Amino acid sequence: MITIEIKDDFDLYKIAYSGQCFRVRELNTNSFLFVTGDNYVVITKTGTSYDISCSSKEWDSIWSHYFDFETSYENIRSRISKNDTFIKRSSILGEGIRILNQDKFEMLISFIISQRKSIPAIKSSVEKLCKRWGRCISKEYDLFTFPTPEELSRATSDELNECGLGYRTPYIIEAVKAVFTKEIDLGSIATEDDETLFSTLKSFYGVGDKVANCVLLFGYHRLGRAPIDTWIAKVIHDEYNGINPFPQYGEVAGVMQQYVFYASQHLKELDGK
DNA sequence: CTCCAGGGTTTGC
DNA sequence: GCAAACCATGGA
Repeated sequence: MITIEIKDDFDLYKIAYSGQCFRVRELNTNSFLFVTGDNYVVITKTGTSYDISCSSKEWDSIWSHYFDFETSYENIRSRISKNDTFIKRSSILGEGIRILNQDKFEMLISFIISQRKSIPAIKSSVEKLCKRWGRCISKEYDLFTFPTPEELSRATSDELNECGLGYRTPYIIEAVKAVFTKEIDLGSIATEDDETLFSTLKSFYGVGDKVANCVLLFGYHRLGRAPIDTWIAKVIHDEYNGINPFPQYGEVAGVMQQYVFYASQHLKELDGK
């Protein structure tokens, strides 16, 4: 257990409810549990500092990168022009959000599942996958790893359907097969530039523009990618007269997109900003 | 009960 | 090239 101070933007609640991670748990108002790989951590806000459940060594080697502390989000927010009132207001409401560095395979599978599902439904399906094919890493929290490609390759179509995947089941089966056989190596394609990687990810059956961009943003940390889903499309239509405002933010467009996505789900709070 | 969800593929023009 | 139909299921 360690205690740390955090200077840059960091809001546990907003990160947990920004729709980028489906396995985070809110233990109570000031305490959240995050999982990645074989590791989990409980972070508790205590006044101006944070209690961290892991060792200093683990924080430095895993979690500091997971929470993207190499990047200054305060600096990114400062790039927003005053004229862009909607994104400006969204960033004020969403201040504290960071783009996490999450596992590539987990992002691919999770966002294939995400299509036409509500966030609670996505969380439910992902949780079932972990419980059924992952490994237990905490009895106290009944916590499991996200299954590896090998572990998921043993799942049958019927078993996957029991996790509520519906018509996405064949998408998952094909994606797992392609990754497990290394027909597409999620690690080695990380060297590809944004557009090449975008096109590579779209070659998965069941992956289109939106899911590919989510995997780019959350799995490959390509902060310039701004996925357009139903919520963002509505904002572009209602607030920007149909003209996509995100490309003008270049390599931080994805961060702006996260502010807007968070804000679009908290519109009542946005009215007061 | 009805409606819709962090879309993508297939089909028809 | 585009628009429309179709997709399974759970949560609200």
